Amino acid sequence: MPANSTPLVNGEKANRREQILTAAAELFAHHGFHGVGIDDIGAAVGISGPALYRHFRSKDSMLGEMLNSISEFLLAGGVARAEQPGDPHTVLTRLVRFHVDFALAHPALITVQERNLANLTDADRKQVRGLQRRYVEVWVTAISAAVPGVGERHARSAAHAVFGLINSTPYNRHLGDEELAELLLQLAMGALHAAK
Amino acid sequence: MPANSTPLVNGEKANRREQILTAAAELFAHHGFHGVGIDDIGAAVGISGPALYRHFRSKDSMLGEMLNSISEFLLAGGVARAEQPGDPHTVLTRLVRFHVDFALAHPALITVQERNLANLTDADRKQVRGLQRRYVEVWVTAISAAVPGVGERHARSAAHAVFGLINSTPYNRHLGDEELAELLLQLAMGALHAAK
DNA sequence: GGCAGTTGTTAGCGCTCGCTAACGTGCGGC
DNA sequence: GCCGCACGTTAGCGAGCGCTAACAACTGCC
Repeated sequence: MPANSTPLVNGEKANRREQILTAAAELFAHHGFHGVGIDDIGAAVGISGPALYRHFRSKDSMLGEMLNSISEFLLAGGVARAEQPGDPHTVLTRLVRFHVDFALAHPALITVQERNLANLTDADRKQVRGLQRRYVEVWVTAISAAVPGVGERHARSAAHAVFGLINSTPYNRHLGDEELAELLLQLAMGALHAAK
Repeated sequence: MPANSTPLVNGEKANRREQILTAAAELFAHHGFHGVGIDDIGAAVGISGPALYRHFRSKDSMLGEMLNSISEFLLAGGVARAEQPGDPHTVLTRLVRFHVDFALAHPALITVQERNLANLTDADRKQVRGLQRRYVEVWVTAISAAVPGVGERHARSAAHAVFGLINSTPYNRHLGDEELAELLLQLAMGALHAAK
């Protein structure tokens, strides 16, 4: 049976590229990049295998685009929140809340970004790492300003640690979203203010 | 050239099984389970490919044994420290320090345990999950006793979050081990006491 | 009504993977 | 001194992978 009987499964206009990336993110998060086949991704969006190459150059480029857009989103959101006015504690709280919200809304993306950096092309990895580094710098600045007596090196380590704390979201699905968001905010701020 | 010219590369008696698991852990941590080939693991210990099957039934069984022994070690260590006398705060501090020490000493193992649960055999995964669940329970009990006013559900979420915090170790290598251990301890305790 | 472009299909390529088979070598026990 | 065993080797299998080729159907434009 050739072609597609239902031109669009759901009424949404839903760009196919984004639909594919969303499905691929879920699969990559569960099984790892190399544990997912082209056919798996295709099946997840109702088309079969090689049709994906109408939308992406390669499997590598899917992961590359995915991680790049995540990193860009986080950096842009972080910068925007750091630039808004407010005392240092308020700014830091805003950053935490932003990251928590993202992690709760997109656990699969968080998982992929955490686990599959090594599977990127050299060029993609370099770019993603650059974006991530700048995002970390936003945090380091905010922490240094908000927590008295913390050095830059400690602030950087604390930032990474708090990312780990917040990104634990995927294993944390037994609390309601709002309840969990509030708890993570409390935990993160408690941790940060305990940094020496 | 057949056979092995140097019967044992290093003077250690070093059980080959453990040597292989250590090398495999490093590789799995970097590239993911499916991103590592049998030949890669063999090369990392100076033998080549299929020789591994003299020591392990399959590639799956390597991962299975690895994660099982990690989980058993953590559970045993956690239980032991929970049973030692001391007020609740002291017990919790001891648990944190134990986990921090392990994460600092074995970052590759921590990474593999976090990322590659899904790549286990069904039987292995069931067993590892059981051990992990019991380890979490040790933490839930300790947190509930040490932090006034925290419910069991929140304690469980806090435990997962603190694991994420501590397990961020692999990205945190720009601070000295002792300095980092102290910082992580402070952060973890700060977070836990902020749990509502 | 025909024509291009878009998006899907199936067949199959070249390669790599996990694993087995068959064989070689050194050592410890009788 | 020989035999069995532990532990390595290389060759090669069957399966699955990413990806390309060739073709088909639906759409919108003139």
